[in-house]
Amino acid sequence: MNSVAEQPVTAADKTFYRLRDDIVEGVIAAGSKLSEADLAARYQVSRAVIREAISRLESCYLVERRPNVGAKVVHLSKAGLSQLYQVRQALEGMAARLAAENMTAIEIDELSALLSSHFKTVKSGETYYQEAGDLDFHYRIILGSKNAQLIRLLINGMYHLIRMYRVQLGMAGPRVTTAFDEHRNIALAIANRDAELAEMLMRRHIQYTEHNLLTKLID
Amino acid sequence: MNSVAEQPVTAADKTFYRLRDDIVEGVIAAGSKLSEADLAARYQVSRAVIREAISRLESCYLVERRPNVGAKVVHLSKAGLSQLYQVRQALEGMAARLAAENMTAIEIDELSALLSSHFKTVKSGETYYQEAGDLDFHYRIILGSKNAQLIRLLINGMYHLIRMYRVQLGMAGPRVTTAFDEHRNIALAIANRDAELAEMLMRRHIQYTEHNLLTKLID
DNA sequence: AACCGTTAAATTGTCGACAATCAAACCATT
DNA sequence: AATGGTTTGATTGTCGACAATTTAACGGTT
Repeated sequence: MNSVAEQPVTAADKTFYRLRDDIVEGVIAAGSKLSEADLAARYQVSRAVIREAISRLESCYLVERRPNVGAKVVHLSKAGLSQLYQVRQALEGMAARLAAENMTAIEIDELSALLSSHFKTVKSGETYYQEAGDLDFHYRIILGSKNAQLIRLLINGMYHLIRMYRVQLGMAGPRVTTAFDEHRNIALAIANRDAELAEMLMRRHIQYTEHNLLTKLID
Repeated sequence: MNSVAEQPVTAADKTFYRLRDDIVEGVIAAGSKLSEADLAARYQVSRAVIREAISRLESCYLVERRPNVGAKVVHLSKAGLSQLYQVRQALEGMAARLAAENMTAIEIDELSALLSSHFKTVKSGETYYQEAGDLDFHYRIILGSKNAQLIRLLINGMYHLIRMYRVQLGMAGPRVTTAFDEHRNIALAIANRDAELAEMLMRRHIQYTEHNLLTKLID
């Protein structure tokens, strides 16, 4: 069902995914140190695969590493969130514009079908599917841009950190239903091949999300 | 002299830098396979540090890796260049805008001083310093944006691939002197704190560069 | 008591060997 | 001759041990 099915093949893969999820969901606290020995014991693998996993976590900005010292989970801050979302706004705005130009008619149909199915879950109030649904929506537009560089930057690079902020700061309140309307309008602009409007709406949508999250950060 | 002095501390660092330069400069051909055993022999280090280096090359998009198969140097193509420059235009355009807003007066002075020193070398016709100088100019503006996320994305992430295209396709001809004028106008806009103009000029500057490079790719 | 050099413990970096996996060569069958 | 399965060689993945480095504790000096 998910747009980006990633299937682990090697032990380092599996460990990377598990570690990543644990960091995103706060099982491993933000800012905490990652001891290679501890992790090797906890995940029942050798230090070599832990090192490989950490290396990949670093390349998606979830941990920071210093030579001969070790790796730390990133620290969540207001400044970090602002800068992250500033870049996200530019990149996903561009993705929406390109999606309006490059998505196939079939992909556009599937996008609106996705929104219809979301509409039901929104009314029923299932927060879990809301989270996953929002992700799926954004992923499809990013993939619809057909720009491999952009896709990698966002999906392999920035999105896990974005998710980390969202999951750990929570994303509830009246925001949810209004976000759904914003999604619908973006999808409509794409269906009309209105690239300029799609970009503008996407940028605003992300800006709203940012403001919503900023209120929950003291720092 | 260079804005981004990176000093290798560990053996994996050194190997990473050497490998990276060899790939960017075409000593290791684009599209060729990277054998861990061969590289370990050539650079006189163990396979572990080669693996670490390759892992880091992957995160700056210079090599592509497939589990249980191995790593290949990226293939240079017209489509790849277009997509890369499409993203570059958006990100560096944003960097120029933010630089106009956030650079200190001192940094702006240093930027124009840099241009003056470039002016001499341009007249003397030293191509090597032109290359390095262009890099330095762009780096200062990126750093001037003061957005850590943006800086990492560009300098640690995309710029080595950008350099690879430029170095391997060559960047000579009448382009050089006109590029200098474009740099000067961008610096002027920043000095005037004209963010909108700075972004626009930077985007155009990059677009010109792209067109210049595209003519040299058959693919 | 504060400061500085030394030492010791813990952590990361590096290595060589072994296990698992893949790609190509090979052979048999149709 | 083309196809499919098997085997073999080579390459990558994983492991545990050792070396190098950092950090913290310790002791001596001012």
